[in-house]
Amino acid sequence: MNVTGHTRRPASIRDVATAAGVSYQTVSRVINGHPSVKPSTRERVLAAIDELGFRRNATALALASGRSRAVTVLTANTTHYGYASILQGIEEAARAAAYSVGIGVLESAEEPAVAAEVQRAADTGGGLIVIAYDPAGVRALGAVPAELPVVGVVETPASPPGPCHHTPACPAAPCTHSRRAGRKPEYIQYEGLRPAHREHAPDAAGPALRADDGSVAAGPSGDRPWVWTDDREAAYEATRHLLSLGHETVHYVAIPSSTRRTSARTTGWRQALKEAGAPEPRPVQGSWGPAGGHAAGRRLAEDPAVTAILCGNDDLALGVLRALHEAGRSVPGEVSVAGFDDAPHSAYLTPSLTTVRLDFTGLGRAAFALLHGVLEESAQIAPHPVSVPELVVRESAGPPPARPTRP
Amino acid sequence: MNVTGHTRRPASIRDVATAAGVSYQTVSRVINGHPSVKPSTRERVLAAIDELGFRRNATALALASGRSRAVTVLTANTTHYGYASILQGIEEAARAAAYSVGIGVLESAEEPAVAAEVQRAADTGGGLIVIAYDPAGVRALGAVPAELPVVGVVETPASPPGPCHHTPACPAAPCTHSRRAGRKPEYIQYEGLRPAHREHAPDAAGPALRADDGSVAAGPSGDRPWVWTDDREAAYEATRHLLSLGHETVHYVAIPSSTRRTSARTTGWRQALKEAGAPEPRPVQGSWGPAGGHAAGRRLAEDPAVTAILCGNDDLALGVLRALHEAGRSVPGEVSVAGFDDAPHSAYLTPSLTTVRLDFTGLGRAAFALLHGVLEESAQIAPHPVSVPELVVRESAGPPPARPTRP
DNA sequence: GCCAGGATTGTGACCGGTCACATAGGGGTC
DNA sequence: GACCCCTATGTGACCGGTCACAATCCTGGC
Repeated sequence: MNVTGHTRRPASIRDVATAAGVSYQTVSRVINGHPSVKPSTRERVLAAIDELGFRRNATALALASGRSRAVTVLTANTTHYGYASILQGIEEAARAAAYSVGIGVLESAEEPAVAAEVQRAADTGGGLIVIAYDPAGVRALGAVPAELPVVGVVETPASPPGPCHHTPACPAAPCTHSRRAGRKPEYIQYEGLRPAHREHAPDAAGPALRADDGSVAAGPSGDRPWVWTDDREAAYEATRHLLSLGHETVHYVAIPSSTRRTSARTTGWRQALKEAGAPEPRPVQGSWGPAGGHAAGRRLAEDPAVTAILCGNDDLALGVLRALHEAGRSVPGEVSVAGFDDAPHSAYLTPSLTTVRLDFTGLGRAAFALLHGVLEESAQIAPHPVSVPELVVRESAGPPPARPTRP
Repeated sequence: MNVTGHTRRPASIRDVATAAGVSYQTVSRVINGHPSVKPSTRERVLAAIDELGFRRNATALALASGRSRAVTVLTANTTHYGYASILQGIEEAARAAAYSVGIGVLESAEEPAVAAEVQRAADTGGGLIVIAYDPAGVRALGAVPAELPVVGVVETPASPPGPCHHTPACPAAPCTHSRRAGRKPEYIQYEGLRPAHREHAPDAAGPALRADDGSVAAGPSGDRPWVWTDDREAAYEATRHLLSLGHETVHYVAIPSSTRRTSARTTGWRQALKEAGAPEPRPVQGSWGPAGGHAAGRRLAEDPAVTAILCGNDDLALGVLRALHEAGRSVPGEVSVAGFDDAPHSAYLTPSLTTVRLDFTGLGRAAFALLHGVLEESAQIAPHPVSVPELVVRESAGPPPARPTRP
């Protein structure tokens, strides 16, 4: 029926209705799968839909129904491997659920700029996922108005895993719970809490959002649901690995902490040192990129006592590697280096980088799943397990030199 | 006036109207900056807006007015440096123009999947930017319905720069135009063409979208506007650089071509070889990531005659570097390697990578600017110059070994 | 043969804006 | 003072869906 040469505006349900000889409401029922439509009628309507190439207008749907089937991801960065992978995971899950995903970049960490971005994201409608790995993200997460559905991807759970104050009676009570089973613990990969006192879903909360061991947890920003990877444990493992190679201690080049408190990675590193009775050197502050690692590496290269360096991410490690090379110190012969994240290029560096692999994509999927659950009570919060952080042993770390490098 | 404890639904213009004692239309006039509103009235309305915390509902705006102030970016990948940077550039420009940006990932290059993604993007409303660096993207660009405003970010202009068939009378006639001025030519960095025969802007076309030299060009996918970086020229420069160091010829590890035709990078490389009278080895097919480079590098490492390798991107170069190292061939002592893109880590590799820097962020901004111009006739298409591709000389390329490595 | 009640279908209002047009007040100008 | 035009404001319809409710049809039970 596309007789006219003009590109007509797309067909609406009323167009379909007249074409099928029914009322617009019946068309609405058909496209929404309402049960009480006579099969013959449904047929006619579907035929008309097909013929006119009708597609339901997402904007009108959002306006009329309130549900917008959209997520906006707020992030400070889109180019770094970890961030980009999380975004990819979110998009993947969102696509599967027929949600559209928007992004908003937090270019500055200044309060007004962040607030403006949050506002913009809120205007878009739908849910919010905030990647809060850095000050801008943390601030954004804090600036989200209480009534907005939001999930945070955070670096550190509010209360570090420890003794469990599990209180099943009160799902709003912040509580973390970690259980171990020998060498390879089963981490609680993510879990969340329905925001306390949401208006529309007064008491449907709870079980659906619990991990399968029934534990719940609350985040740093006012009882919002969030997801995280167990960076503390990962750093702990990596440090232990380096120590087990025989190093006296392990130096640490830190990524900028998202909060004033110490990052989970730092905590894990510190814990491993303490358990081994190793001296704890001051962490060197890095940035996110290789330039920061390079600067840090230069300083560390000057100290001949340094034989092992753990870096907050693979980019930092790359910079450290380079600085060591420039200083003429061989890796892993004289100094061992380990990274964090297992970025795609790390395996191909020379020397290839020992690092801890984190499943960012899975983390993104988990974040979306959680948000999806908050947005639609109907949505199943299938436990989307995020894989355990995994130590990847490569060339950049080895035993320390036979005798102290001190001349 | 936030007396009730309830989180009320946000104020609408009618709420503001009654609060200010005017009609909703007057409120509409105020928020749209309509001139004929009495200053005192405007004051009252603005006060009411402020007091109620009114924010204009983007969804309703889109539905009522048709303009949605949104862009959707369709891309096959979000984690690779180039793609991510383009996305970042788009977001930056979009944010400045108060547009929201959505993303859609083309996970598969299969026709139905691609078509579905394009549909989804179309449903969102607003404009489209398709990153067509790969088969999935190219296919997506082709699948965009004619009536949808779209800009492609493409690898190769349809007709390679050459003799200019400039025909100012017919802006729809595909035509490219390149001019040179000595050693550092002023490339036409991007330019575009208003889609032919758009319904709503019959003859406002033309000048605004022209580059400042007045040239216009049409893309590979049916006279759609697009942007690109001059990869051909960049590859040409890089190859010339390697040849100027004394290499007999330069081998090439190619990124997958987005189309059946030869990529611009390949063309530039070939052209430089031809001009220098150097033999033209068969390009080695790589993939996008370091793994592909590694595989290609292994093969090239076997041939002792290979002394210079140009790679389609920095990730490939990384893999090649690694393969050469594994084969015991020193870089740049025995073999020189050059990359493409200047990814952030390339400067910190050992050896640091000679490469060609491309301004992906600028490219993204240009893409948005172009789309913005198509979407709103009012928008200025300020010539957003994308910087010229720039050869970055580092450690990985040097003169060939004194005598042929042949034993 | 009449009515309850479920299955089907239709009607009107509404979501929160915009657009096109109508309407009421002022100055001029002649 | 009639006429006109411009300024300032209001009214009703509309964008394309959904929701709440009413109306109609059909069937079975008594």
